[in-house]
Amino acid sequence: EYYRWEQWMFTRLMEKGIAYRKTAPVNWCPVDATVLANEQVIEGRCWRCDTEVERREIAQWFLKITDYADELLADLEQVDWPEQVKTMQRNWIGRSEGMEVEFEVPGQDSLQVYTTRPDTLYGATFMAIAAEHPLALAAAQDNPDIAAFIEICRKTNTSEAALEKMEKLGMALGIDAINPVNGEAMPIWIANFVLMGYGTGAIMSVPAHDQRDWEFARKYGIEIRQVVEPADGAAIDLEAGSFVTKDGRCCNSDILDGLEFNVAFDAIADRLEAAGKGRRQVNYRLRDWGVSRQRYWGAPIPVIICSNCGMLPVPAADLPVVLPEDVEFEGIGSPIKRMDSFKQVSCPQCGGAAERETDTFDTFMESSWYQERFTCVDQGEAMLDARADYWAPVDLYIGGIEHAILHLLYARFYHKLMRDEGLIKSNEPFQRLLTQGMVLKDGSKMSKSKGNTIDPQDLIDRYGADTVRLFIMFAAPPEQSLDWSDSGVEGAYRFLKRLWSAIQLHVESPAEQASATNKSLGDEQKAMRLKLHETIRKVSDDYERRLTFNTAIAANMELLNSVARFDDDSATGQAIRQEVFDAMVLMLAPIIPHICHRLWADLGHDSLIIDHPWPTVDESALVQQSIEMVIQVNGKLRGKMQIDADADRASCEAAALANEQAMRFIGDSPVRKVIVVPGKLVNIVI
RNA sequence: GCGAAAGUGGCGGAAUUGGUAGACGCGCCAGAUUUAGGUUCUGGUAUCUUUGAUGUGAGAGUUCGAGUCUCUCCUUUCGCACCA
Repeated sequence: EYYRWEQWMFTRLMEKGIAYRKTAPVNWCPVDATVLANEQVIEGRCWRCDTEVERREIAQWFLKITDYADELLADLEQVDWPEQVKTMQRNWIGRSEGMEVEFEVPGQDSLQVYTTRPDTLYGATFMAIAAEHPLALAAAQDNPDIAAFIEICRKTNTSEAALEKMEKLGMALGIDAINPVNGEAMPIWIANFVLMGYGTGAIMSVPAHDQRDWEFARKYGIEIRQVVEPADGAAIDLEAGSFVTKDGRCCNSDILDGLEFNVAFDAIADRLEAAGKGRRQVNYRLRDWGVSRQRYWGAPIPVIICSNCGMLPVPAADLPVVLPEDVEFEGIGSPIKRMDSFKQVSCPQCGGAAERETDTFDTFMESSWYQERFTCVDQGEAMLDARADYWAPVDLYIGGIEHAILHLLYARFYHKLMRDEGLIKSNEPFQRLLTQGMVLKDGSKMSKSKGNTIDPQDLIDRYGADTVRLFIMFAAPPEQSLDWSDSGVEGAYRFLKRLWSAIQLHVESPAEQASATNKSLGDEQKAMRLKLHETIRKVSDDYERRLTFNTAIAANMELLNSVARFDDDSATGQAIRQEVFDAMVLMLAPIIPHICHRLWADLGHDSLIIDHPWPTVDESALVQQSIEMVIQVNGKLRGKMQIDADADRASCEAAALANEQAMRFIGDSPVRKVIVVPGKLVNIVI
């Protein structure tokens, strides 16, 4: 049922033109005859058979996430997410304002190129195109050297990291493109770092002002021509490294000379647009989402390919397209790709013989909308119903930081697709986000695929689930990565035992009725209540705002240490102790629920702890008559003083200057300045 | 290579808004209890040449004052579009 609606949604997206098919590069192992994930390519070779992997262009389905790029960028303002995650998404989307420029190629189709730096057009000295570019393929037909070089270019993993790290290789095509600004002929090179699938498959190269172009030009002896100079007119050394900046002024650029970036951009853009040689264009680094997988395990893509009618969505009445389970695995490729009972169908339009799409969906499709569907899993008539709108958006989404870009961006995109289909009203799926750090084992990510996971069951068997929960929550704040170690679990166990026996000791002594308000309390009693209510305030903030459970636990440990030292047998003392234990058990219950459930009953409550409200801060307990202030001399801690909580700046300053410790360090030196930070410190500058 | 983070005692970590560095816990040391070990309890525990000085990956800078802000660099982790 889940993937039935996913398939249904895809057919809707096909009809809207958001789902479309085009070719894209994949890693191909020629021996296993299978597509490999980037992860499965180890140093350019297949992980299973060690064969050198090739790049192949195959037809695949895409979702036009680029149509939503601007909205995905803008709506980051609406969500309460960590700034680092928003930044990563912004950079990933990578909005840039530039130009599409047309370079004529005599006797051929012209080359289309996107550039963010049209102001450097006079410095362009060559063009670089992908190995799969039509110009390259045409040239290869009667030039075996070029054909051989194209083969070399195909020996590259499709991952961006691999493309950036590999040795940059190129070969001149032997034909030129014409620079539209000055009519100069520039050589066209095939380069292994340009991919056909991304952008137009061709770039213009300005080696004086781009690091990668510079390295390529140096390697192949191509001219490096400076067209931007530093604003202060300083000389730059083109032999030592490129000068990459927008903070300069154009030079050697005809009409642009002396202009700053923004002005030069507009000047050249107006001129190219007027000449019909280019147009301003906003581009995104973001590429459309490839959702096809040539694998068996997945939801079948609901498409029928008919030689007469083309690509047709499977009609809603025929959904779901069920993944066959009576398959035979032969170790090579997906079994449904050679399964006629699955593949052979009749065309829903013309009735003639047709074939099913045998690719399945990327599993990111499933993880993109479960948070809505799980509110209405029994709904058989629609993808979502009103319950989804009741619950969505998710108040607090918790997931690993490794999902900061892909999963979270796809889920945001899919939510907007469902919104535009009228299935949900909200704009964003996740209002607040907590990204957990990685749990590492011996320095690298603990994961199922790496097989280095630790099962907590042994610890649970030995210490109980409460101890293990407490220990894990205490180990580090959730956003931080943590190298797993179980040293220290004893400390959590000891804390539970201390908490248990402290409360048993308390309930065994006779409790008399007494009120624990701050009126007529002794100093020790006031201090105990101050500590309690400070702790409630801090722990509430840790849970709700900071999400730092380790410090919430530490504060409760401090509170237990304080109440253990609180040696007061009076009825009032006993009442205060009851107040402390009640609050402590409530505050710890989310972390150690089992023991707290029991301790709550032991503390004499008839109701269940889960029905009891969170403890509240008694503001009157927080009022202090005198506070401690730090005294610094020249920024160094030299003493401390007790002073009235409402003392003004002048009296703080006077008290600090009169302080014995401070005077020792001041000596005869003249006091130049005194800085008073109310409630905190006094700094005497000498 | 690019993007995002992190780096603090022997260890995990705390310091929330530029204001007492090392909370809390582990480990370790000493003592009490115990026939002994374990448990439990108490005290101590950054370093040093200790009237004090130094100290938050390295180096510079801003400031009365920097773990916190700025710049350069180093190391580690996550992500880089087919692991999910």
